[in-house]
Amino acid sequence: MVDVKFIREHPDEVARALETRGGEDLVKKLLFVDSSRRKRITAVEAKKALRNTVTEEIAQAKRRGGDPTEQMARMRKLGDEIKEEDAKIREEDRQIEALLLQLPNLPHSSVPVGGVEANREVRRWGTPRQFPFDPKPHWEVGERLGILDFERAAKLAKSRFSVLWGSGARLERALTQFMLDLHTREHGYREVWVPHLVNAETMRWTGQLPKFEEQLFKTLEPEGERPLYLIPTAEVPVTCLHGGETLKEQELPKRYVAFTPCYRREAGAAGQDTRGMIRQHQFDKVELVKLATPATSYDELASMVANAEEVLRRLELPYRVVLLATGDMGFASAKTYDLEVWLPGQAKYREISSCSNCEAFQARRAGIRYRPAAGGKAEFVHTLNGSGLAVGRTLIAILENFQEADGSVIVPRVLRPYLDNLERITPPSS
RNA sequence: GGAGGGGUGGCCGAGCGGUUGAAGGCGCCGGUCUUGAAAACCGGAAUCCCGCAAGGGAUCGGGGGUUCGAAUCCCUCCCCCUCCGCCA
Repeated sequence: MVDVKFIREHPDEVARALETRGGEDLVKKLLFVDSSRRKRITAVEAKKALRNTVTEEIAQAKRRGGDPTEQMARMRKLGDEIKEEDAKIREEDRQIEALLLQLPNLPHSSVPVGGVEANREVRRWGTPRQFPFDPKPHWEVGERLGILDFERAAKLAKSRFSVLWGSGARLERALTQFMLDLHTREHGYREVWVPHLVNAETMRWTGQLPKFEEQLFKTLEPEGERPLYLIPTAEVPVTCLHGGETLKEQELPKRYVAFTPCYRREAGAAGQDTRGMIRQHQFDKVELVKLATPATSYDELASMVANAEEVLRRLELPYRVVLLATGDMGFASAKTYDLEVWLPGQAKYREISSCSNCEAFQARRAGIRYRPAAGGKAEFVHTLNGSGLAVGRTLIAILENFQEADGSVIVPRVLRPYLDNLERITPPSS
């Protein structure tokens, strides 16, 4: 959520910042309601001040045995007026809140302005391998190995789900373990295990609600019970762990890593990536989350990107880092770097991680503050999140990058200790 | 699921419907004393909102209501605890 006060004081700047993100028209409405609300507050508070004085007079008169009937009659009318005005203010509060919830975060000044075409490649690592044969897409590699099964997944659920058999399932688990170990042992993150179902308020805190409800799986609760939502990413519960808390500056930055499945409806993605495991309703992800002070949050973003990159480097998967343009960023983000892994089967770089600094956008919604070490009033923290990495897509990348002509797949060295030193996954002999 | 109990400041904990923004204790900050510290004593300290300011308003789990006036009464929602039942 963007600070209303900031919008009030810099309306043009805000409108300009949101040109490529949508929501410029909201700013005008917001300013209108905001100014009306403030006038109303000033007026009603004068009435409340009067009420407080007279009420005190009534109390004293009663104590002295006087007759405050006249004052009480006056106050009855005033009380009604106050109630009416308060109701209007509440309504305006609701309108402002609703408008603010619709408004995406303001991009950082270093972010290129424009749509996808304005994204900027920052660097590349690794060289895509030259294949002496036609590299197959992962679904062919996986099905031939008997480890990927989309048909049975569709039978159990529907399309965009998958079943992993044998070494495939183990590979998924090994990757998860490897990533968690790397981030906890070498990168200083604390592992945390969290609920996979959260309430609407938590979803609002990180910005999933109210705008993106159609992307979420929602439970059907009996009459009178509040529904829960399946998390689309661990970012949601992990970022909100400290919702409503005021932390000490000394405790910052907090660095958390969590493994969870992620559930997404992928509404509006019809026709995209329909084959294979690229875009699923359910996938595993190791997520990095940081809470930092504004002074350090961009350094923390840089190190988070580096931490995610390290996973790809150790797996020897070629990738590139892309700085997303204003129009391509997520709703809550002020600045985002995507990591894109090379997929030989598609001859393309595809997103495998997205690391964002949301600055105070989520912290303001969730009420996550810190008390500066020097004293003074509590400020909102900056929240960051990034995939470290999407496990399913990493598995895909391995299948495609390390496939051999005979249909087997070489297991990356760093994963072998997690797989009883398995060096190669081979197709069933028959 | 059934039956009870409870949510007050950083923490514990009082609180007849009217000087209660809120006793008391602990903790915290400053001072006196001390070589230094502890103890003792004195003092200080909440947050948000409106306003250029003076100042004002709001806040005792959330939201409504009753009343001239609500931490105190009523309704409702949320959360926590205890016992019983069920259960991986």
